[in-house]
Amino acid sequence: MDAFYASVEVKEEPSLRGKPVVVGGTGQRSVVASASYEARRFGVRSAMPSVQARRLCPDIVFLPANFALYHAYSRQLHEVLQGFTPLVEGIGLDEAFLDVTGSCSLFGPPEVMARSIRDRVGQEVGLPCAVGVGPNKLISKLASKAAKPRWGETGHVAGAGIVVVAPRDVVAFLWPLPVRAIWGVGRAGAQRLERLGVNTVRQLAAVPVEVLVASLGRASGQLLHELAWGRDDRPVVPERAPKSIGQEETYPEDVADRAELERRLVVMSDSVAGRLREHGMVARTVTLKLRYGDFSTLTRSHTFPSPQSTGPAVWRSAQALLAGLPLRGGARLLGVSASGLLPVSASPGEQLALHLAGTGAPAEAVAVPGRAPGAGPSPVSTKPDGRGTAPPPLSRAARPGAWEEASRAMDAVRARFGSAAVQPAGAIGPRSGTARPGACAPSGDGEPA
DNA sequence: TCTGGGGTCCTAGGACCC
DNA sequence: TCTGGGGTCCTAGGACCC
Repeated sequence: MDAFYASVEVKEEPSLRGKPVVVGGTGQRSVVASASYEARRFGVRSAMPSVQARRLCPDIVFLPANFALYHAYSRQLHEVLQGFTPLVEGIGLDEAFLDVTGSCSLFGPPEVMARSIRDRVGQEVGLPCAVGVGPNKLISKLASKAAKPRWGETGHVAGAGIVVVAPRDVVAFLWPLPVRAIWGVGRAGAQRLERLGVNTVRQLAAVPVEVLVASLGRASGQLLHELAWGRDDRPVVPERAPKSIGQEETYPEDVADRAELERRLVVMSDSVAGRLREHGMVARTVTLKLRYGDFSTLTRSHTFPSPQSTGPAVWRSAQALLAGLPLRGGARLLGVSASGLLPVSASPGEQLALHLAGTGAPAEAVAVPGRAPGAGPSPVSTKPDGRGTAPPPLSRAARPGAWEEASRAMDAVRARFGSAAVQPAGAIGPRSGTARPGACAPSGDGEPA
């Protein structure tokens, strides 16, 4: 899609048409998430600091991001695409690879299909897009980029909208491009290649693969060598399960108050755990991310003996990891993410192990998502965990499964009354009358409050 | 030009196991 | 206990994408 977020906003508010529009925050530390083509004329780009965008174009219209809306448009887009092939691999909200190898007998040759896709996206989603056709992912991606409109020296250049690269034309299409154009070659990679005297894909193709491997590592070196010759056998993989779910936030000013950061951690952990449960997943690992004022960034992670999906489990782990880090001048950014994700169904009763180990409570007292209550004892994990920073043990008095039950109750309340309807008590600050951060949250004394 | 937030993938070292 | 080789898992960091 072309300038997706900005295009959505313009479609929702037609009076913005033709104006330089930007989606993103306006704070000192905000960046541009999406810029309309009119804004790009001024040199405004996504990922650019918002203050800089404002400087380049004082009249620019700043809009806050409305991700719920973009998700809705994204779903509409995918519905259209699914009509052409089930092999749709989404990249972010606004791009997708389609393997149409098996669809040509139904919808005609690729260039005809590309036209139909573009027309139907225009009619049904109401937004402009660019379609690239090629024999593989690399080429189709680059073709779609070539099909996009741009602001050139002479003003607005309408994009072709559709670019088709036939197999016999691949090398002629690819070789004149700068290496930076290749998906996966960023700033660092381009710099390394430049040291090898490589600026264009043509030059890249001439470098022996061993040299690339020595400079860029095994995986990148080998892949890049293939890509330089237009060879790319990576398949289109639809519906990939998420591998991690996280949340992070950058503060307008560095936060040096540890209690405040702990409260932020409670909120973020609760949200991450909620999204885990939404996906029907449990997480093996929790990672804490801390960025200082000088932008240096640390991560610390902890792997559970058995996978978890409750806010308190995530919070307790993240808090322990934070406790092991110095705050120095304060945190610019704090984040929590859950990885090592498994579907709840794939972790049969394993969550029991943790509770049983601490309490000896009968297994039938435990209700774990995906496991029938009263299903009987499950194998207790005997896996020792001597590594990393272990979070404090579960509070002694907590009834096994109590937080799982509380989490399901919170999910139900939020589904009906909105996400703000229930909050972890630990997120409440001292001014609200709670003396101890996290008083009723996971560090609390047993039963969920 | 002081640099978001959501992710994915890769690398390297160390612990551990057989 | 003077020690090989293959494999897995965990942790930390970094590049990259939209």
